[in-house]
Amino acid sequence: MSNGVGQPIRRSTRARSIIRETLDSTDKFLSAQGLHELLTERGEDVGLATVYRTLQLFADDGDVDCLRDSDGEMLYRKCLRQAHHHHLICRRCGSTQEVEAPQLEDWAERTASQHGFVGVSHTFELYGVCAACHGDADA
Amino acid sequence: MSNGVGQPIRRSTRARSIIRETLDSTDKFLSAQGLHELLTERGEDVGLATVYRTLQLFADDGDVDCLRDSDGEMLYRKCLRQAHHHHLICRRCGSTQEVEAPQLEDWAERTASQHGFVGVSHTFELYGVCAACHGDADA
DNA sequence: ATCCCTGCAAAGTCTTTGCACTCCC
DNA sequence: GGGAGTGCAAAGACTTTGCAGGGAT
Repeated sequence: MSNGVGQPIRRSTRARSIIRETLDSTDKFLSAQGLHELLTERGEDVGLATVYRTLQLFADDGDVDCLRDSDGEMLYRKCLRQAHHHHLICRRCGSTQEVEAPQLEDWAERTASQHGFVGVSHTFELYGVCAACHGDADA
Repeated sequence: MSNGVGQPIRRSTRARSIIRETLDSTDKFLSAQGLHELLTERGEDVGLATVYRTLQLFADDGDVDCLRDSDGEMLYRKCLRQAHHHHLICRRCGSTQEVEAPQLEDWAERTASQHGFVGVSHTFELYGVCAACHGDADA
């Protein structure tokens, strides 16, 4: 049977629990490779393929935000708010803040319309150095 | 000797001319692979590695804009204006428009500051379906 | 008992790099 | 002629996929 919402049933497994807990324990974006490394260091035995599959699964379920870093690597992070939002990411330590930008959304929609575009979507991420990082050793 | 601006000397070669001309002939973003395919179809014999190297070179010189598509592939396009700008890209045909968003830049800077971030930069691209595409066959 | 989930390893992309040859300056 | 530029193939990095065994329901 289904859960009635079209979302397939997910089994509760050790690997998924560990990955979820690890994501919940940080506010940083992690790559599949990075997360797998982290788990390995902690002695948790989870296959790399499983990490990839699980992260994709979580992303599909809307449980994690994902984006690509400048190297093209996919990064994942626990999702705090379901509503549409963007991120302010520290280049130094990787910590993040979720930010909303209603004006941005409006502007995007309006600009696209003016150019005759429909079905508009956008990507937007902010990068900088957080207070803790530039306060400590500055740059 | 150098050109006095720190930018290394670039030789004018067949491969570079062909790649530059091809980029100039379209307003779409092309991947290195895609561009190489295109050249091959046209009977132009340019190595894939050269395409990669040349595109990077052009990007370094600020002659082309580059961004990553959702698959993580790097895309390149001739750069019309040197000033900071963003793109409105058609998901259907790939054609693009350059757009400026002064308010966006302001908002980004302000928001980052409020959170104590410095050295702010951002990524922003708009995606949609252009008039020509949704006018023709719609969706 | 079923069949989803996992781990391993192989395979697939995109991209970079090493090396010898070529061609611009 | 010298050295940047090129082509080819090998290598690298990230990610996906096939398959058989294991575990959740």
